[in-house]
Amino acid sequence: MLDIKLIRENPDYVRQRLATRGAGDEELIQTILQNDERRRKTLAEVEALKAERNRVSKEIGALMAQKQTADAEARKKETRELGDRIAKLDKDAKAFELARDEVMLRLPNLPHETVPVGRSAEENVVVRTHGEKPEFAYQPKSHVELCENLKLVDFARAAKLSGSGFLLYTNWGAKLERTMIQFLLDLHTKEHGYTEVSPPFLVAPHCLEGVGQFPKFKDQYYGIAEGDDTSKLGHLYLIPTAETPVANIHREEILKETQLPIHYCAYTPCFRGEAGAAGVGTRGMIRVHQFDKVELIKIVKPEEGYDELEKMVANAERVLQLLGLHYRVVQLCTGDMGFASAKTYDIEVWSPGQGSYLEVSSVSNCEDFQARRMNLRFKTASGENRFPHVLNGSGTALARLFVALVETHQQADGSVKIPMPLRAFLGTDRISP
RNA sequence: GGAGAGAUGGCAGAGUGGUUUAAUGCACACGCCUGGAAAGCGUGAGUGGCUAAAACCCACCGGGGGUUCGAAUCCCCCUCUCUCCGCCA
Repeated sequence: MLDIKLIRENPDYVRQRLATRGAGDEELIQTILQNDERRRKTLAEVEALKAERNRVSKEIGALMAQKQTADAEARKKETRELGDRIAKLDKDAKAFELARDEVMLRLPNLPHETVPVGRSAEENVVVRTHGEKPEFAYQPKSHVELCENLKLVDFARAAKLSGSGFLLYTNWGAKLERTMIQFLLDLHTKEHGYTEVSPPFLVAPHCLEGVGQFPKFKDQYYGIAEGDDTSKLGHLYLIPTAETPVANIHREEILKETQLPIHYCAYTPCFRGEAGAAGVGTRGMIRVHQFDKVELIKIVKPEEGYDELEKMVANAERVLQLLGLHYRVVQLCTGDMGFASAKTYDIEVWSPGQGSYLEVSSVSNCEDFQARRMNLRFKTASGENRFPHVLNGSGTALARLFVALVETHQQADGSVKIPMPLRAFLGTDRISP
């Protein structure tokens, strides 16, 4: 959520920055300003009336105490309709506030100045690449073929269980998946200083609202009903990312400055409806309804937000470096960034089987956009309450990492060589047919 | 799922309709006292809004609604916590 004061005092600036996203949200500013103005006017009025009422009520109390009942009754009569006017104005003010906030919640974050302006992914900027595309003396196999040959994933039976877009890892595939989770958690906790947490996989809707997934993108997530009791639909949702529960851990708190920075790291499965996304490029493991991910979350002082962002990208890159994978880091342009983000880097790993790069990580600084929605603050040494920057980044998404791993390290004999850091965890240096 | 109890300021804990628009204690900050400290004494201190800032003022006693001139206090609904029972990994 943007700062209402910023919108109030500098609406043209906000319009301009929003326009760079190409979302067409600029007109909403007018609605916000209108309702905000009405609310403030009503509030001033009703507060004066309340002051009056408080004063008179106190007088009545004093009269009653002195047993001057007749006088008290007279004063009561006088003030009777004051309450009605207050009730009405209170209601109005609340309605204006609701109308204002409803629109506020649908406004995306303002892009940071350093973000290139552009309309779509085509205008993203490659910041750096690491390593070279691996070369093969033969046509490299796709992960689907490799997984089937090596019996790492049973696509057909997964569909039998849950429909398309789900995975059944088997034998070495299951072990490899588990191994990578542990490798990632160990890396980020032992070497990068993150604190491991394991959150619920179901969350209340206010958590989705807190990070900006609600209300605008409500149709993309799985809501849960208990048994056949559909009346409880909407009380809990399957998390689309660990960001949802973990970023909300300290919602509605006022942290001590000394508690910052907070660095969390969590493994969770992620559940995504991906409505309308089915069809293109969906074969295999690249776009699925459930995948594993290790997520990084930071809560930091605003002045440290962008340093922390760069560090977080480096932490995610380290994963791919250790696994011997070729990748590039892309800075998203204004038009391609997520709703809550002010600045985002994607990390894309090379997939020899697809002949293209796959997004395995997205690292964003959401500045205070989410903190406002969550009412998450910290108290400075001078006693001031401020909103911290909240960052999130994948460290990394697993299904696609799995794809890149088996495709990159496939051998001519059909086996897959296991990168060094995983061998001790997995207990083998090679998976063979 | 059933029965009961509860939710008050950082913590503890008073407060069942009006000088309580939150006592008191602990912890906290500052000052006095002291050679220094402890104790003692005094002052202050929560969150949001309003304001250029402040004062004043308004709101906030789990959340929402109601009764009343006036609600932490009475009534209704909801959420959460605790205890016991049932079921259960």
